[in-house]
Amino acid sequence: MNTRTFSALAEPNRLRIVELLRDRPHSVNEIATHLELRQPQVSKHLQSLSKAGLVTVHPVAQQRIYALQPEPFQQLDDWLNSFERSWTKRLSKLDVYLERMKEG
Amino acid sequence: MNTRTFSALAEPNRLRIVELLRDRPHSVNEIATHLELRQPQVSKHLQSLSKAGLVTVHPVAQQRIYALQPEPFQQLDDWLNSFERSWTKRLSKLDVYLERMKEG
DNA sequence: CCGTAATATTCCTTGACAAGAATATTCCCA
DNA sequence: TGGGAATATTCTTGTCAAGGAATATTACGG
Repeated sequence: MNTRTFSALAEPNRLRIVELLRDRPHSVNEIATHLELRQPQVSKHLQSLSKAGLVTVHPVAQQRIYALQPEPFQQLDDWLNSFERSWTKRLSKLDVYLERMKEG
Repeated sequence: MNTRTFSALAEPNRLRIVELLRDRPHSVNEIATHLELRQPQVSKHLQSLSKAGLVTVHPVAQQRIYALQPEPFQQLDDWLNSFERSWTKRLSKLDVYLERMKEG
């Protein structure tokens, strides 16, 4: 797992954009209106999200429709699963580990 | 979903720490050794992770054993599921949306 | 209690990045 | 083809966070 996805989602307004796009694709102006943000900031955030591979653009006339890109979210899900697989193991390991430490 | 978890994981060295702790809990020095980081930086990153709720501390003698905290990861997983549920819907919606735009 | 191992904290400098304002670009349509 | 709508880019400024170095704190063992 790389940090690009996390960095992209670490910014509150970007996270709001992503959650808005979860429902359906939106144009830049739609996003700005719904989230009460200024258009240039929305464009800039969309560039960030685009560079991180989280969204794709679809030009329609002068508008640009932004939509979510599934892959990074799938990757994130896979990464999380790698934790949950070792989760119960890890939890029980804590006791074992602490005991071992206390004994020296 | 809040951005605290994402911010915490957006830093490369912190992500490495988390992935190290996925296997089993580690002391500060163990982390520093494994990841070839200086101890103060490891401590600082662990404070960040702790404030974000991603890790817990267990003192054993002078050592402090850090372990992952499941909840934030579970939350993240829940959040991701909210995407995947609307994923197929969203994908097919894109075409519909684009067509609608083109038609005005 | 003292020395030392283990960890935490402070101070400083530097780089990244977000918002605002202004401007540039793109592209349709009359 | 020129005007306006939609979006992107640039520049500046302020804030925040990371790393390095040094130092402080904590807590065990002798």
